[in-house]
Amino acid sequence: MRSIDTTDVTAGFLDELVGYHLRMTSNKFQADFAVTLAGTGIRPALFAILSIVNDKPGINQGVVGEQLGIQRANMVSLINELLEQKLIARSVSKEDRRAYRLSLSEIGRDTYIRCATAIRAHERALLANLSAKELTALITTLKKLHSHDGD
Amino acid sequence: MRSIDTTDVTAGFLDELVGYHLRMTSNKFQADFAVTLAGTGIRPALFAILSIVNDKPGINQGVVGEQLGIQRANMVSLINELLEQKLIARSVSKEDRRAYRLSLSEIGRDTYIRCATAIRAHERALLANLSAKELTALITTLKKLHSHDGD
DNA sequence: TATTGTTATACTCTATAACTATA
DNA sequence: TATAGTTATAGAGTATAACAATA
Repeated sequence: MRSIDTTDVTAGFLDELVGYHLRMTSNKFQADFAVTLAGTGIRPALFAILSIVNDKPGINQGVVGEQLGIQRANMVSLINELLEQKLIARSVSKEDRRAYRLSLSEIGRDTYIRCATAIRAHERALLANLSAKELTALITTLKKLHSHDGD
Repeated sequence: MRSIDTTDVTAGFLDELVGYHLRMTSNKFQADFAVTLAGTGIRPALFAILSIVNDKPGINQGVVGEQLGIQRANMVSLINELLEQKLIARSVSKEDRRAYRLSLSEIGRDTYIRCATAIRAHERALLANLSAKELTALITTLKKLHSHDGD
């Protein structure tokens, strides 16, 4: 007999587990994004990369990955997809010749705008039940929870 | 030239996208859960199944999947894992001989309690920065967002 | 006909280790 | 020696179609 407290792990444990609700909600949003982007050649992860590069042209590939929580090794094929679709361009950094600077092509910027507009519309639909207050509270709380290191 | 409104899709689009913050936060929690459960033979998805079955012994396999957003086809191997570890038992339903009724074994219940206790501790750490109000608001909002159909 | 569980299969995202070229 | 990007590979979750047994 271990000294395990069984009394509080009662029915409904999952229902109070934030991680469970996060997974359910995140999956719903990701699935909706995927449907929204279907036919564009863009997937959620690719869109996120386009968005970061749009905001900060010339950003290094590794930095993009850091900001998105995508490991360097997994960035490679994603970047290759965007290159093959000619949505981004890359050039060797002059300060550090190991690094790649990324920027959007014209097509890339067009594609990004189109996807962003569609995503925003879909997200508004998903959030239709929330008040403005609830929405800002949600974003604030989520940012607190995932912002870098556990602080 | 399409009639696309480029003016609002400005820098920082991702930072206002709920789906992005959900994914980042959910991934952080899932990764922490996976670490918490490392060595137990249990993964987040398996734990969720154990929790549902613990709460409603005799529940049908398909119903468990529905509640967790796991498709029937994907439930099969998960249930097989739990059966191989002798954490659950299943029997043919008398009302519907196509269906399986699931319940936890003794070992299954022990394992569930141990995992739940560990997860709760880890989740508390992840949530340490939130006030009680923020926490309840978060759960309420997430439930609204993922609860069945888009209502 | 419809549904429960199953098989087979593929895609997406994530994780780790070892390599190269530069620093 | 450390870092940026790469290669190779594996794990885990999710998605669809087609099938057998039962309803």
